[in-house]
Amino acid sequence: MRMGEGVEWGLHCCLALAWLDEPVPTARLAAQFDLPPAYLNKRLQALVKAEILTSTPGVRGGFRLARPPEKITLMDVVAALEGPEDAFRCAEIRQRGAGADAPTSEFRKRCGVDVAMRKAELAWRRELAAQTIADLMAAAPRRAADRVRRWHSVG
Amino acid sequence: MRMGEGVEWGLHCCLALAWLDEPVPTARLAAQFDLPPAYLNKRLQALVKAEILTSTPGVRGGFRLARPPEKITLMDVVAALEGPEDAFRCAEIRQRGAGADAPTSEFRKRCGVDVAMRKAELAWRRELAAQTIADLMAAAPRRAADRVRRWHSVG
DNA sequence: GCTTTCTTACTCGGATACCTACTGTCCGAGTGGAATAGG
DNA sequence: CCTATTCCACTCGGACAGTAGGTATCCGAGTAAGAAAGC
Repeated sequence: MRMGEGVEWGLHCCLALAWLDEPVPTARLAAQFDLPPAYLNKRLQALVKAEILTSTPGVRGGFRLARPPEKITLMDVVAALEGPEDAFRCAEIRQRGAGADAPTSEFRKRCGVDVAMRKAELAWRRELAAQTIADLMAAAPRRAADRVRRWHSVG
Repeated sequence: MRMGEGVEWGLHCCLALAWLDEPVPTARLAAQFDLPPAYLNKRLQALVKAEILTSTPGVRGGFRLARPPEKITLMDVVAALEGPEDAFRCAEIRQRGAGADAPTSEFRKRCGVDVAMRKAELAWRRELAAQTIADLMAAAPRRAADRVRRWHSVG
């Protein structure tokens, strides 16, 4: 199992955008982290579609947070970039093969494997939903924020 | 993000093997769940390498649990099949690009994004480690266990 | 009848293709700003 | 000097390839059971 890199990119970009109030174009964000600009743009579009960012075209356009940082959870970002579906997908293999001709009453309850996996994944989602971009801002060293602000104002 | 199907297969196979005491060959397990036999075998090999199953070759060979079911956690099975690495891998993009020429003291602490993600993933792992194959056995309807035993003894 | 040997069928195990999905790139549509010409 | 207009550089947005990882398959090595032959 592997999470796409876009998640790390998206979170760092949200963090940077939280510090900067004016719109930031893709090219500058890509330069900040040394990332492929076009692909970063593609990932940011997913955040726009999820209404986490707003995009403004034009000469001084770019991306901006659509909400205050304390109202953007890590879960929102991850769900927007990795899709809303669970990592573990129960294919109900218990009903196939030997279980095909079992009475339907035996499958009234959800598959135990599915329940267990979903429980664990729910804990994961709960932890993600408990933290916001604002929390990341608070945890980051203040110098990092100043550095980012300075770099973007100069560049 | 998507978890491989092998995890579901592995868990169901472990559950079946917990009910049956004698070695079960791949072909029979594959027939039970209607799965591609060769590929299932490949996945079960990963469980053998992780010392969750033991494999015995020969004419009445097959796979068997290497430990009692209460000592096999779901975490063990997932780690064996999906690899020990975390789903989220911090590439330290904060140190690239604009952050390349920052003082190293600024990166003394771990990346906040990485910490947050790891915290969530740790909760996930904790939940997986808290449940064992024995728990799945207890949660499953008794009729299912009987059905599996009967099917394997006949087939 | 018992022991030893041999055959044989059955099992795992790793090496080999295929295919989906993530990664990466390109070019066009649209927009806002700035320069410019007119009043 | 102020205003309306035109032009243009800059931005996003979606459509088009490349590649890595997961999926699926096949064939060979090894083993234990069982049959057969010898004692």
